[in-house]
Amino acid sequence: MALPTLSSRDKILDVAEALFARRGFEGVGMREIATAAGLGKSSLFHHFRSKPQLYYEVLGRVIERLHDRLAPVVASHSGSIEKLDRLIDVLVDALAEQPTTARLLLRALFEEDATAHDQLPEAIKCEQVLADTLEGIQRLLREGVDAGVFRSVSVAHTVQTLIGATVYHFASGELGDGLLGRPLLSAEAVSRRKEELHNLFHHGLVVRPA
Amino acid sequence: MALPTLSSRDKILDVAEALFARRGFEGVGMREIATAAGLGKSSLFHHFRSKPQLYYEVLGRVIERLHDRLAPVVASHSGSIEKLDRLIDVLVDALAEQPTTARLLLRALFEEDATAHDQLPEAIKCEQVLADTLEGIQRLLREGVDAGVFRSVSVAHTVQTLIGATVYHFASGELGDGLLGRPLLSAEAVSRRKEELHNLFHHGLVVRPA
DNA sequence: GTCTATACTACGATAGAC
DNA sequence: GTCTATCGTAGTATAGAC
Repeated sequence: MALPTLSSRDKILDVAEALFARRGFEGVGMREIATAAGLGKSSLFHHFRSKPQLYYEVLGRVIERLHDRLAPVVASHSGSIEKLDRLIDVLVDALAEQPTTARLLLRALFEEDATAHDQLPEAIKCEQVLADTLEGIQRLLREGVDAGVFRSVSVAHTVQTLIGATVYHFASGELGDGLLGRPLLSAEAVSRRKEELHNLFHHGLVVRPA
Repeated sequence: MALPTLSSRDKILDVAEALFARRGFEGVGMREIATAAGLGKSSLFHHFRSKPQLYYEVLGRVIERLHDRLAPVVASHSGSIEKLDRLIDVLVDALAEQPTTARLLLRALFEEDATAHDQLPEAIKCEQVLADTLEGIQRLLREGVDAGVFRSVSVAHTVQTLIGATVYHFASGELGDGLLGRPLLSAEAVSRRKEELHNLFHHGLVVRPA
């Protein structure tokens, strides 16, 4: 019963998200998005002024979804190790549940054509929420280092490693499937990914009292 | 004195590599490549039959460059820890010296339009060389695990982490620059990246005798 | 809010002169 | 080996009827 009668706008955002994730900003046409949403091309331009604006609204939704799941973790009052474990779990689950997220985020790093329109309010919103999310992760790591729980690593480099280990992993598609010998998004592969990352960072980041 | 009179073909491959790395397969037009190489569009089609063929020749060159640098490392007869360190150093240096490599490789995971042409001989060559390179890395890790030098990790997951930690890192562009507070490709950032990765994997992967 | 029709530009690719 | 000219298609975006 409610399938809550998705508005045209939300329907468009959904199909655009899937298409942009698969083929990128340049690879998708407004016509294709419109017909996939069951509309004419001109109706699409009624809902979104331009292609870059639509793209950044799609990207903004994705970043916000991620932000909303990670924010409680970094704001929680547990120890640094528990927080890191929880961060990994939540991040991996989020990327696994929404398979478009990882690719859309990685693509966003590259798409210079969209970056050419980064004065758009939708683009600025994206950057702000992303920056806030990254700051939270950095804070989590910085607190662990300051408390002597983590080694005195470079926080920035560790964030990069963490992104690579999660976002890249779930964006790696057929290459990842081939390496693992099973689908990246299968339940076993997802829980194994968490386990491997927990182990890597427990051994690699946490200071063991001799 | 030689500037060795770059052939038209090589000149085209160079400019196409730069453009594909920046804007992807769909984002670059044959016309743009031609004029950037100092040719007319039709002359470009004389050297390369189609856009996908040109793309895969560019990608193949990049993958082979990487393969040629990594092959001696995985074939060498040193210990697993030394090999891993050397692998990290060579990989990081290669990605830092050729800034197009990381983006081109990551993009190649996504570009489905090019993947639609994966029956091309140039595409098959790419896949073979890449597979060979990845097998070498897997062998390196497997040997370390079997020798009891490395923890009994999933080799496939560790390869994924290694790729993320290097290829993603050097493809991360402005985001990475912002996190590090300096250019990703600066000498300090590059040598710091090696150091951080050495430390992470020494602590996180190598078995310490108690 | 959705449609048809249209304007204009760029795309990949080909033909044929030089 | 490079050029001009051209084909057919598809791109973003707009105007205006319903």
